[in-house]
Amino acid sequence: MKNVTKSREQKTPPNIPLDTIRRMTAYLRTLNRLGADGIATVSSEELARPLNVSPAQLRKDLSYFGRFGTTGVGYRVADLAASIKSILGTDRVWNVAVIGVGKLGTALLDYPGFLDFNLRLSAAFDNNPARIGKVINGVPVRDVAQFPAAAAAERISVVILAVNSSSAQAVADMAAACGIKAILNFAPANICMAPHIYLSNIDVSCELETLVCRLKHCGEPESEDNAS
Amino acid sequence: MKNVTKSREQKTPPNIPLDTIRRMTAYLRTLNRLGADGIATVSSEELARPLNVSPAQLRKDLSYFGRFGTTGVGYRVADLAASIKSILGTDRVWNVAVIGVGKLGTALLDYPGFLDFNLRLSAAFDNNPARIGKVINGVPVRDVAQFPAAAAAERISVVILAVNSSSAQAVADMAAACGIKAILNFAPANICMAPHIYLSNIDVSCELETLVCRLKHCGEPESEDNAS
DNA sequence: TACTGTGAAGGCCTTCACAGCG
DNA sequence: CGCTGTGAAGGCCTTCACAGTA
Repeated sequence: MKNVTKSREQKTPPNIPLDTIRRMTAYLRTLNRLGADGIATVSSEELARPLNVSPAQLRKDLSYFGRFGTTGVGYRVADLAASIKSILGTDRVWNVAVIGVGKLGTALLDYPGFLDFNLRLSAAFDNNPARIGKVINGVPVRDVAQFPAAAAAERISVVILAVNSSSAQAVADMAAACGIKAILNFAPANICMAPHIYLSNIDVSCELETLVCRLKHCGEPESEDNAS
Repeated sequence: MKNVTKSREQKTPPNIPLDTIRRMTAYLRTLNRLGADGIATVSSEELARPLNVSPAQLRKDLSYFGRFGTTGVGYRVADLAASIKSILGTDRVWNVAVIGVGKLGTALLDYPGFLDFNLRLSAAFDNNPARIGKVINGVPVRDVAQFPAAAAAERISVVILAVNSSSAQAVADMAAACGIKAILNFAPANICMAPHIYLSNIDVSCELETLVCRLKHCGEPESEDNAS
């Protein structure tokens, strides 16, 4: 599976590669689908191969967290799904705030799929008076000045930055000052944070440029190396 | 800098790491800003450090493509920016089609920033009659059945998939059958493509889950109270 | 003098291969 | 017998350190 984020900068505590965590989310989704289809057991081959992951990689990934399989049999779908949920932390609900309610922020708030992963977009903020007071998918848009109070009172754990590039750093600093330790940034800006703040960037332009670069260099003649 | 995509599966032709290309886009943005500020020359230290990249890494990245600096001086901002643009391929315009014009697709079409990178969202498609015929930011939404004809006639190089998970694979296959070789997928689905098709995934849920997992494992101690 | 370009070293992740167990 | 779990091997990227140059 290919995902959209970079990788090799930060690591989780006990030497767990960030890529391993990303793959865990993919395993969990596949397990949920298998479970819904009534399948009770899978082998590492069956679980990993459709994700373009080698069976050895899957087993190694799981081994960072413990032992979950039955020798000679494989993994019980329901049990492994529950274990991964617990590992990821999505066995309980986490509150996420969206700061910046333009087109993108609105689209995120309207998306109903996050709750499947126990991620609740529970608060929204903006500094534009024309937006403050609107209610999007049941979530009222408040003045960003109210964020500090809300962050603590409403147990907000993660902030999604959907503001424009020029204010991204300032808003991120404000969130960090409020005790927020995880930020997902959509602005095409290079945000600098203290090391203990977890920051992920989703940069659509960067992704498109990367695709274009590969198109330009590989064109189509010979392309053999790849991961399928 | 941290970016939102995975990494280690595909490579560009002459053994160039995908992460190198992602960093190139970051260097280019910084150079553009420096140029706008009237700065004519930078050292690898000055260019890389604000991006959380080591100077050696920057020089190694550039060395994959040639020699761009002046020993003892550094890099001329304008020249290096032009070189990177050429390397990325964004020294000319590329046409990008958006398939799926819900909230997300609309937000992307409305975003004015892509053109700064010579990426032109020039076409939009959907299969929902209620959406077909609308015009978003000057781009008319057409029936997705018209995509094959449009792809060739309008030189579309990249497709952005903003459809729902259940139809993502089918739409991607359709695009590939039309000769599209680069796809940026926003659906939280595991799309399988032939090896010569470049695929990037932007999966917001996966990013949030990864952040939450890091919070859970690193988060200060482990209680949910972080009012400090 | 100051900084680039680069071979070599080092580190980290992935892959391999097999021991071990149901 | 089949498949997991894992130490060891391998490969790739990053970091180091210095030769070389304006």
